Formats: sequence, C-alpha cells, structure tokens
Amino acid sequence: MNIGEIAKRAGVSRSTVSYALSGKRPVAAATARRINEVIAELGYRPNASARALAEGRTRTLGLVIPPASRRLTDVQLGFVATVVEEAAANDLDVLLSPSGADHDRSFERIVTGRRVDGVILMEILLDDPRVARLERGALPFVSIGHVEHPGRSWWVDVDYAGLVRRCVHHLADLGHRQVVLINRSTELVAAGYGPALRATAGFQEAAAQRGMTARTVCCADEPAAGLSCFEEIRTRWPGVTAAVTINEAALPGLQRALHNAGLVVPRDFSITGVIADRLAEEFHPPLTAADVPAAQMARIAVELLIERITDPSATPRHALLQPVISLRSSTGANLS
Amino acid sequence: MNIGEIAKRAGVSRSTVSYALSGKRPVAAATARRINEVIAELGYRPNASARALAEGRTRTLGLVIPPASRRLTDVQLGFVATVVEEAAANDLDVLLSPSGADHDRSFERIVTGRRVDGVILMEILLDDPRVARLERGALPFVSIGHVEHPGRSWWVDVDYAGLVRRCVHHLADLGHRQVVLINRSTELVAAGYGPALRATAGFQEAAAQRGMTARTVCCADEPAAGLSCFEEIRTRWPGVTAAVTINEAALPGLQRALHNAGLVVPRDFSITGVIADRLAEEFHPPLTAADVPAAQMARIAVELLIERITDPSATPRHALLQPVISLRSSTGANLS
DNA sequence: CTGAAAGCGCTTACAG
DNA sequence: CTGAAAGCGCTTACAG
Repeated sequence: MNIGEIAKRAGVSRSTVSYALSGKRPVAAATARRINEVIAELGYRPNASARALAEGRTRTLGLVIPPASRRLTDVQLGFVATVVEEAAANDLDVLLSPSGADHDRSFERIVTGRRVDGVILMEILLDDPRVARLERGALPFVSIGHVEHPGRSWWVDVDYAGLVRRCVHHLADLGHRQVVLINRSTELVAAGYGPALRATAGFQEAAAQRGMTARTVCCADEPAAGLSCFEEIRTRWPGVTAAVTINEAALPGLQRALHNAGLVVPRDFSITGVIADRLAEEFHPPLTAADVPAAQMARIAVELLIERITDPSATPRHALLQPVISLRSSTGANLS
Repeated sequence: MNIGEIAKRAGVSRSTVSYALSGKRPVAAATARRINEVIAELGYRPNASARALAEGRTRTLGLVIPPASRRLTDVQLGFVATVVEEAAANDLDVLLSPSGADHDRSFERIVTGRRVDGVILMEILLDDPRVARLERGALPFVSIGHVEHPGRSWWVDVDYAGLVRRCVHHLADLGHRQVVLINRSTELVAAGYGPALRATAGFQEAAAQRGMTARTVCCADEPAAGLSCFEEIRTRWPGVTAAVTINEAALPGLQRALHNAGLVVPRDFSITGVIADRLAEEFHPPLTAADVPAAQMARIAVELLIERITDPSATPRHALLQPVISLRSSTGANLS
C-alpha cells in the first residue's frame, strides 16, 4: 500500500495526498477529510525511506556509544536515555552506533551512508579521531564532551577541571592538608579521556595553590577496584585525610574499604568529587559532590544538533556547564 | 555525489557499479578495479535511503526500550548493549524507540513506517499491548520475555518461575522454614510484568510444596526501597530467615539494612535469587544466585530476528533458558 | 561481461 | 484549490 492507493481511493492525485499529509499546501476541507478517512481506514503510513530519499533528510539522529564491553556509567546511561527521549519529543528517531573496538564499519555506515541528519558523539578524548573524522565531512554533529582544541565546533560539557578545583578548595577550607584524586582507569587516562585528564589538571592546580600534598591514583571502573585502590592509598600515604573522585563505578568498593578500615565518614575521612546525583544520594553518608547534570547535557546536545541541522551556516555554539557542589554529608573538618 | 557520478568516471553504466558493489553479478576484474579506484578516490558510499527503497529492506533493526524515566536495570542494559553489538556484527544498524508513557508516536513510527526490517521488544508484560500490536501487523519481531499465551510467536526468555522455585528448594534443603520473596515494584506487578508475576508463582508453589511459610513484598527499584523493605520484613515477620529476590536495584539497600540490623550473611540470614552475575559478585558476601545470561539472550534475540526476517514463513521458534544457580557465599544452614 | 530502462514510494516545482 | 510529471539514488529483471 502506498500513496497512490490512497489517492485512487480518495479520488485525488498523489500530490494532494502528500500535501494533505504535510500541510505544505492548503487543501480543501472536504478533500482533506476524505483523504484522512481513507488513510485511517487503511492504516496508511508513508514509507520512511522514500520520504527520506525525496526530501533529502532522514529525520533520524545518530548516537555513537562506547562499546558494550566497556560498561556504561550511570552518567553515560543518562545521556543515552535522555537523547532518545528528547529526540522522540522532536519526532526524530535515534540510530545507535557502537564505536571503538572493531566497530569502524558501523561508524562509517552512520557517518557516510546518509542514514542520519546529524550525529551526537559521547566519551570524547582530548584528541579524538571520531571528531577529526566528522570534521572532515559535512555531516552536522555535536559532542557531549570536548576535544582539547575545539576550534569552531559544537559541544556541551561540564567543567571538570573547575569542579574538581572547587572540591579541592572546599577540602582545603576544612583544614585538609593531604588529599588524593581517585581517577578513572589507567586505560582511559592513557587514551586521553577528557574528563580524567582535566580532573587531574584541576586537582593539581588547586592543591598547589593551597599548598596541599596532592596524590593521584587511577582506578578501574568497578567496585572491586575501588576497594583495593583505597587500601593502597592507606598503605602508601597514611597521612591522606580526604579524597576527590570522579569514578562512580568504584564508589561501592570505596565505601566497603572505608568500612573495613573502620573509618567513619566524614569524621575520619572526607570524600567529595564529581558524581551523578543519584549515586551521590545513595552513598552512606550522602556525598557532598558536584552533580553531573546528565539529562540537561543530553537535552542541550539534541537542541544544538537540531539547530545545526536546521541552519548549516549557523555560528558554532557550545555550553560549558558549571553545576554547583551540593553540600551533603561526606566532608568535614580535618581532625587529625 | 551518487552512483551515476562513479559510473561516469569509471566509464561504465550505473548497473555495473551497483553489481560491482553488491557482487550479485560477475564483473570483469579490470572493470571492478577501475570502479573501486574511483570509489576509493571519491569516498563514495551508497545512499542508504535509496538503497532501502529499491531493495525493500532497510538493514536496520528496531529496539523498543523502556522510557528513560524508568531506570534500566543492569540486565536490561546488557540487553541493549549486546543487541547493538550483535546487530553491528551482522552489518545491521539499530534504531531505538522509547515505549510507554507518551511515546506511542515513536513506536508507531518504527512499526508502521517501514523504517526497520524487524523489531526486538523487551520488558514484556503477561498481556502486552505492543506484542498484540505487532501481531496484527506483518513486521517480524522477537521479544526478550514472553506473554502469558505466546501462541506461535518468537521469543527468548529465562525461566523465572523455575529459577525461583529452585532457589526456594535450595533454601528448604538448608533448613529454612520461613522465607520471603523481595519482588520488583508494586507498579510493575500491577502492570503485569512477566518476571515479577512468574517469580511470585514459582515462589509460592515451591514453598507450598516444601511446607514453608512464604511471604512476599514488592520493592521499588532503588537502594532506599531495599533498605526500608528489609526493615519492614524484620518487623512484620521476625521469623523469616531467608530471602529470594529478583530486584537488582534494591541490593545495595538490602545490604545496608542487613548491616544495620547486625545480621551476618549467611550465618544469620540467607539471600539468593535471580540477579545479573556482575551484581551477584559485587554483593558482600557474593550472592548464590541464578545468573541471568543477558548477553546470551540478546544474541539469541538478534539471531532469531534475522532468521525470521530472512525467511518470513519460518516456523516460530523460542528459547526458554534455564541458567544454573551459581553457588557463592550468601546462603547457609538455618541455625535459628 | 555489460547497458538501457523500469521501478521502489515519496516530494515538490510547474501549470492551470 | 488541484494535477501531471520530474526527480531523489539506488536495484534488478530484461536484452544483448
């Protein structure tokens, strides 16, 4: 069943059916009613491929996600879910593409097959080959996260360096002198993952400014690593009284390690960092932390992308969000 | 740039370029080489919409996911990630569609716009309107989970009733006389969510068979609910010595409640259930539980769907997986 | 081994 | 207010 069938049964031309559907040309009320009746009766829906071919746009966005092998964090999940919802709210579909590993074919298919009107990239490296790839092409894209030298590109990000800096100042104000940054995994740092490197920079900068002793450790994205990581910290640097972390997945292990060591938070040890609000609330005690506004970031990304698609010559825009640090119960004065 | 441009530059017809690309007709080696050179030089990729229109298939699968408002569990996440990977391995793209809430437009678009060659449904209710909707149409689909009366449909599922039954027998063998089922949320049960209802049935059946006292509670999908839920259990039924759960999200709260109550697992209280292996391992002590093979289920779903798409007249197939219960450290003899 | 042409199902100037 | 026709970029019988 196609538009011709509808036209025949409604006694009009195919163009009239098309215009009745799109509203791009006025159609007599009676004609429109007849057409809509036939459409409803037959349950007709225009063929998306044909429409895309004729219109030159697919009404679909591409979303490039990290490979399944690497577990998604809560924040990343929030990105995916919200991108899909926000796209749906704009009557756009979302095509998923796993990147990395051996998924280059999939990425290339999305990027070059004109399957999508634009692409959202996440998990951005300071020097990201996918960003470079997209910049060579003409396909509109927006990244959640930004490369080291964003130039005239479109992106939305959270100011990791600034947030970590503020966490450190907060700890300094509470009298802490020796602090540690519990970072994401060694692999991510080695790969040049933006948030991990910017967190390190902000951490060391602020600690130096306040004359604090600053230690940093990488920690795999899983609870077990959080546990062993904290044990290592206690062994190597017993004088450390507070930690800043951006590693959500390690939190349960961290909590267990604190408990095992007989440390009460925040009396004996303070913890803060950049963490999804949901996870910060679940910690015991709830974490004083900068909440990553994942849903907001995803919404902005979709908005920016739609804007860029709609007006290809629009001036590049970006948003660097600076969420506040929510004071909960995991930081206290240094009593040692 | 299109196939005609390639044809012109290679000095052949468009059909020859097409056949060189698809391999559906032999092409002289020299001709093929010339064509491939031009293609490589110009970075040509066929337009996916045009191809889909001409071929009558989109090389895309639809995946209907729960709305973002409802947090995805670890198992569900595993489904999404693996479906995408497995599809990519077959050179298929995945179009996401949020269902439920006010996302009917999105679902209808996927189902009726011929945007996809087939659909994978997850989070199936015993009486699922989406399954009913798809069964009225001609679009191939496979569900992860199955309705109460699956008839001649295609699906893959885990035998929740059987697994929970075995958990109960395991506890009975250890001497437990009063057990509780910590189910998913009241809303999910009310909506007729298959696993929640089948777990209840299996639980009560096995408990009755072994002459045990069986209690059941619904618990929202979040840590805080797990905590309050367990406190309620202790208050209302102090004689309960073991719990079976299928609620992954409640586990951290459950763990905290046990700790708060001064209960040591498994000495004072036993816990088992149906839980993603990763989460079972993270519990302290690691949970004796039936591991939901999420990745395997997703792979089977994609396989079945491809089979159904390839041969629309194929005999319906389904798979009811019966994973073993992994003996870890959270169940012990009833010492009370 | 290759080409000319019809056809997939839409949209949209062009005409009236 | 409406229709006939061209065109989007492919694939694939039909011919040779």
